Parts: sequence; C-alpha cells; structure tokens
Amino acid sequence: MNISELAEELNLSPTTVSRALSGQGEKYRVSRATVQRVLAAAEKHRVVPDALGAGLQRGRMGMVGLLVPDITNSFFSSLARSIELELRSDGFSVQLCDSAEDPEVEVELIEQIVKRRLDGLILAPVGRLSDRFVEAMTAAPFPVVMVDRILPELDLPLVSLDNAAAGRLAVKHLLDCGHRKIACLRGNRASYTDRERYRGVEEVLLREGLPTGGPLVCGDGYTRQSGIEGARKILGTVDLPEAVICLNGQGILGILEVASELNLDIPGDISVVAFDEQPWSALVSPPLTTIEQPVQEIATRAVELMKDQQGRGPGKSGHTVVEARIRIRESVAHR
Amino acid sequence: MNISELAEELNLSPTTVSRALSGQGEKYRVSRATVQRVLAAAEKHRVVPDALGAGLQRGRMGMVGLLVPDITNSFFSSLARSIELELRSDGFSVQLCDSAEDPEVEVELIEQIVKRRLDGLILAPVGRLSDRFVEAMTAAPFPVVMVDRILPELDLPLVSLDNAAAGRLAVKHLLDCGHRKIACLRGNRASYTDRERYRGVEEVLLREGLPTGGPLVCGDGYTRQSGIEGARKILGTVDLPEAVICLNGQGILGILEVASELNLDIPGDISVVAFDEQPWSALVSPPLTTIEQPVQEIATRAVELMKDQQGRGPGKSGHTVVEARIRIRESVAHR
DNA sequence: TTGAAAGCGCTAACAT
DNA sequence: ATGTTAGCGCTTTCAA
Repeated sequence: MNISELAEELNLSPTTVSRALSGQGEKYRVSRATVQRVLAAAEKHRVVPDALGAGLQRGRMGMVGLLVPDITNSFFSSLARSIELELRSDGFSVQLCDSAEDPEVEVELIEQIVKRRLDGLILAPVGRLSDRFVEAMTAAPFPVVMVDRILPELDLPLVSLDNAAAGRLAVKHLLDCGHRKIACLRGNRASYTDRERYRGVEEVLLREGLPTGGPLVCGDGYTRQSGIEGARKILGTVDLPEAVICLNGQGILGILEVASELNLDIPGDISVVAFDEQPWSALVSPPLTTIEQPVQEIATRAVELMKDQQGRGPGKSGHTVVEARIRIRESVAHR
Repeated sequence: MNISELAEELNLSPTTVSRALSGQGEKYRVSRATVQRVLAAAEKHRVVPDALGAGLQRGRMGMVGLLVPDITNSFFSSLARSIELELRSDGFSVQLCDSAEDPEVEVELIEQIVKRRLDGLILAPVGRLSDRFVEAMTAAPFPVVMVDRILPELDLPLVSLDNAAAGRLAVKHLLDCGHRKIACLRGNRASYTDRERYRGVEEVLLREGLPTGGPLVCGDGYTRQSGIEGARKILGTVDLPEAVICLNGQGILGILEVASELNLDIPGDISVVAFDEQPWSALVSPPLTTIEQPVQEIATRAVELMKDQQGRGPGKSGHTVVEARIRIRESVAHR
C-alpha cells in the first residue's frame, strides 16, 4: 500500500498524508488529530513512504558511493565502517563497491555509480590514472572526494596522509635505533601513496648519505602475492639489510611469512617498521612497530568535504592532509 | 541532459532514444542508423540514462542491502567482498550497512532499507531476536536471506555453517592430541552461531565424560573487550586448562593479548584452537590452528537464494548448511 | 520503424 | 488546515 491509497482510505489528499508521514506536519500546520490518524493508519497498514518516488521528486536519493580497492584490507574496512557511520548520521546510506585492485573494474563501477545518480562518491582509487577513468570521472554529476590513494592530477577534494612525512618518520626511527642499511618493500609504484611514502624514505636516506635503490628496494603491487615476492628478494639475499620498511599493509604479511620460511629472526636478523596498524599488530612475535593512520579522522574529513559540496557540481578541490604516528613496539632492534 | 532533451535535439521521441540507449534497439526494430545516431549523440553530450527514473518505472532499482554486525571483522569483510562481486555480475549493486553489533542500530537500518525498496537483503544479524526486529522484518516487501548468525525462528532462507559440527571438530582435534581439560571462550551467547558451536563442543565433552561448564566456560560478546575479559578468566586461574577453544574471531585477539600479558606460552602452557581463519593466522607465534569457514561458498549460496526469490515476496525458507574445515598448525601441543 | 500517452510514487508550489 | 496540480526521468503498452 502506498501513500495515495492510504490517503484515499482516510479521505485525505496524498499531500497531507505525505506531510504527516515525513514529520512535516508542524511546518505545514496539519492538525494534530490528522497527523495522529495518518500515523495510526500507516502503522496499521504498514505503509512506509517509498524513498524511490521521493528521491526522484527531490532529485536526490540520499546515498553516496564508497569505492575502495580492497574491502578485505583492514585499513579500508575500518574506513568503510567510519564513513558509513558518519554518513548515516547525516541521513545518507552508502553503496559499497570493491574494485579488487583492478582499474578496469574500477571504471565500470564509477560508470555504474554515475547511472545511479548518487549524491556523491568517496573514492579510494586503485591508483593508476587512465583516460577512461578521467573520462568517467569528469562525467560525474555529483561531488567526489578522493581518499588515501589520491590522484592529485585530478583537481578534486582530497584527503590523505602526509605520506612523505610518514615515510620520513619510519626511516628516522630506524636511524635513531642505529640502522644504516635500510631496505624498502613497496606497494603499487604507480600509486601516489606508495610514491610519496617512498619519496619520504629516500629523501632522508639520501640526506644521510646512506645507500638506497637497487636491491634495497623491492615489491610492486598491493596483493599478498606481490608482498611475498618482494619480501623474498629482500630477505633472501646473502647480505641482509639491517632493517626493512614495509610501505603497505599487505606487504607485512609477506615479510612475516617469508621471514618465518627463511628462519629469520625479527628483529635479531632484521628490523621491521610496517605501515598500517592492524588489529593483530601487537600480537605477532615480535609485536610490530607500525606507522598508524588516523582512520577516523580521514573518514570525518572525507564526509565533511562531501557535505560541503552537496548540491554543487563536481566540486572544488583542495587537499586535506592528516598526520601519521608511529607505534613503537619490538620489531626494531637497537644497534 | 536527460533522455527527453536528447530526443528533442535529435527530433526523435524519448521512447526511441530510450530503446536505443538500453540496447533494446533490436527488439523494437529501431533502425541501425537511428541507434547509431542516438549512441553518438549520447556520447557527445554525456547522456547516461538516470537509473532512478528507470527504477521507479520498473519497480526495482537493482540494489540489495548487505547488513553485517562488523565490517571490520575479516570474516565479514571477506564475505562482503564475495557477495558484492557475485551480485555485481548479476547486475545488482549493494548497500552496505554496519550495525556495529548493536541491535537498536540494526533495526533502524532494516527500517531504512525497507524505505528504500531495495530488491533484497542479505542479513547477518547481531543475533538477538527482538520484537521490533521481527516487526521490521515482516514488513520487508523483498526477499531476505540470513547468513552466519542466523535466527532460525524466523522461517527465512538461511545460510550458515554447521556450527555444531564445527564445534565438535575443534574438540575432537584437541582430544586426539591428548587434551582432557578443555576451556571454551564464547562469543555472544544469545547468538545462534555461538550457541550451536558451544553445543557441539559440550556434546563431545559430555560424551567423553570430561569436565565442562563452570570456570571452563567464559566470555559473552563479540567485541575485542569481551574477548579480553573472557580470556583473563580462563588464563588467569591457578590451575590452567590444558586447552582452550575460541568460538569467534574477536576472542582470539583477547587470548593472544592476555597470554602475552601473563607470559603464558602457547602451546607449552595451553593449547589453542580458534574459530575463523584470518589473514594473519599463520603468522603469529605459534601459527594458529583454526576452524575455517568456506566464505566464498557462503556468499555464493546466499546470492543464489536471493536470486531464486527475486520478484516474489518475503520468500520461502530453507536452511543451507556448509561445512567448516580445520587448519592444523602449531598452537596445539601433543601430550 | 517510430511515437503518443500514461503512469511508477512521491513532493512542492500554489491555491483555497 | 487541507487540497489541486504538475512533474521528477524513465519505460511500456498501444497505436500508427
């Protein structure tokens, strides 16, 4: 049963029923009695106004898309939770899309979201910039905000870590602990996140006149497999680095797996600093020294930017930067 | 620009444009030339048919809800990924809702989904059955399928693990390894999942004439905190059990944390079998013996059931049961 | 091969 | 305090 049928049954106009049901009774001076009557009847017949009809009329469905490269990654699932919560409190619901680190899929997903005329999109891109991606993106008739693996070329509102600073933070801790030969396990090198983190790392290393590049830098990709392969190269050499910085959350799985395979002791044989705090970071042996992102803050900022632009078109740009912190535990030795 | 405006520009009717754009040209014998013309113009003006209008007309938006108690839990995020993928290949997108283990929130979320007239709901409930929940549920004018923490009272299509069998599997392994005094860290005792798993455990224990209940059974809840509290009781006693079965994925975090706090060696001081394989299960020390759910299969079955009922109302019931398997690693000692 | 008309369910502007 | 009218953007008979 819909609003009109209910109206008929009550000898009222759909308008009045609509007003009563949407809590606008006050505003439109629908009599208290009428409101009660409508509410009671609606309850009885289980009438719930169809958001689709309302959405079409209003031109907004109250739904924003959330497109992430891997919901399975605990950083993104935490982010998803925070974003969903924030958005919900503002009356929006969220459509979840997982591109599985595949740029093709990502574009299809974006196109699909455009069709749906969502009220916005919070996008953590795979990280590679393709023509079709830009094309799909510019067609978007709604606000977009990019988070994490941002594409700075795109002139959209952005929220990300100060990745270079985070990279520096990691190296500096290692330097403070007396390490000099420092390796780096990278993620997808095409991604801004990875490039920036690495830039930070390299910057400090170079400034200190320490070795970098060559066999000290491995890995390319955000899959577990790519992490394992990179870790094999770094950990499988005869002259082991003193420490390794892992630039992403999947990579550390590879490092731990390979280290155990090779019977390497952390931090005895090699020290480790890993990006992304995870629920289990403190529980492995040794407890991991990690670089932690303020997930909650990223979510809040992203949603703020989203709301700031509601109603407007593709939206003004601007880069919101948040800071990482280091959680020092026991995976770094002092030498 | 919308379909009508485009039609005007082309001196065609909206009808024809709609047919061309929706790939129904063949079916309605729109001339090849016209179709081309429309496609070209649509491309040029970036016209993408509004799914909202279409949805209203067709009475379905091609979207199903996915409501989970904790997207942060790797079981649910894996499930979400698999479900989103399956659903997408059938032309549906998914609205993500996270109830954060809160029954109140859960109900609000369901009511919200009803408003939205989604085409279905895949629901992993918090696990407690309230009146308002049943109420909201019966109002649902779309197919619902329940997964994981099913509420069997509800007469809906269900997909779940054979939890009792999984519980038995865990104990049996412990018995095989010579353990007799076996503790159990439970999750939310109001949930079917937990009750069944525990039933399986207890059944075997009782049959073997082994002690159970009392201080051997702790924990109630699916939060990390409840896991820690339960673990403290089990691990903090003077006469330690020989082994502990952890009935849920959060609990094991508590066990590992408390064991390390108390300087307990696993499996030297106490053996552990934990529910839910996680990405890091093999990487902690010692590598964890786990009970693994076939996540992919659960997703596939749930989506199948969903599609089976499309178009129909609240849907026929039936319980699809899948089997757990044990991954034996090194957290169980032989005595 | 194409179009006209109606209507999906709702709300907002404009009466009364 | 309530109702009338119109229309959001699309698809679907039914007609030409």
